[in-house]
Amino acid sequence: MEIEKAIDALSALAQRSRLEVFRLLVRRGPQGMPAGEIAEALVVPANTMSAHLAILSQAGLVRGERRGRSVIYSVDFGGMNEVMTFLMKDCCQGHPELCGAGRQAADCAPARQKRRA
Amino acid sequence: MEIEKAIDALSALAQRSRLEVFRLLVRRGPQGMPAGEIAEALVVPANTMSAHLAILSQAGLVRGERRGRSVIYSVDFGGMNEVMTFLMKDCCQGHPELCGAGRQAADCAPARQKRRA
DNA sequence: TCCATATTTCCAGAAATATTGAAATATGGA
DNA sequence: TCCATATTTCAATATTTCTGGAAATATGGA
Repeated sequence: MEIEKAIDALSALAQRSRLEVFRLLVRRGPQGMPAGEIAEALVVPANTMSAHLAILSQAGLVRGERRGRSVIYSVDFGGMNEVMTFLMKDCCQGHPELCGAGRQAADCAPARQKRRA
Repeated sequence: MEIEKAIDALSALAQRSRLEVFRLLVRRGPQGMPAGEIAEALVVPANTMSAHLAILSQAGLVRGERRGRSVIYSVDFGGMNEVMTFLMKDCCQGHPELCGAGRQAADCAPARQKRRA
């Protein structure tokens, strides 16, 4: 992954409405959610939400698929994964044990969180 | 972690110089690097870099410790971890197997990356 | 104390981003 | 075709962020 792509993804997430959308879709999982419902759920005008969804989509973090009159958005877990990998790549000069890496982060856990830092 | 804190962290990383600093410090590991060397390495004026380091620091992603005349900056891996956890929390309505989660992302691997998405 | 080095703070102009009303486009059904 | 619904695009304004010169602060040594 090139740095420009990573910046796009991080910028996309660095805004309240978009971060909320992303997390909402993470919780939703593969089934996704239509644009209109998303806008309604987060109390944001449809056109504003459309702009936000376009940014997340362009960044490779979500995908939209038209189904009838609606467009169903869902998280692109692969894209998200690439970003996380990019951030932590080659840590500690090749000695990841120095920062306690291994299988930290991205637990994607049901409700309760493990190992609160 | 509250959403405001996550936005701070993501905003901090969503800028070229800061993302480069962060990755540089990730590679460095716990030994860190003085502010001046960082500025020099990335070819950015010292005062501009200072502003960037302050933002990363405020976001809980790096820490600065004064040593003599220098201030040594290093990554706060705990802070980074909190952000990643926040992003993927409660995915797929409690069925993380639906998105292939488990121990993905944040590999922090030496040079080669696993499972290129 | 005085000086050199290292870093940060202050400030202001330039650039990028967010927001939304209005208009345009896409789809399905009568 | 005409209409209602769903979403996106356009355009303009408001807000935030980035950047670096100049000045201030901090530290160590003579």
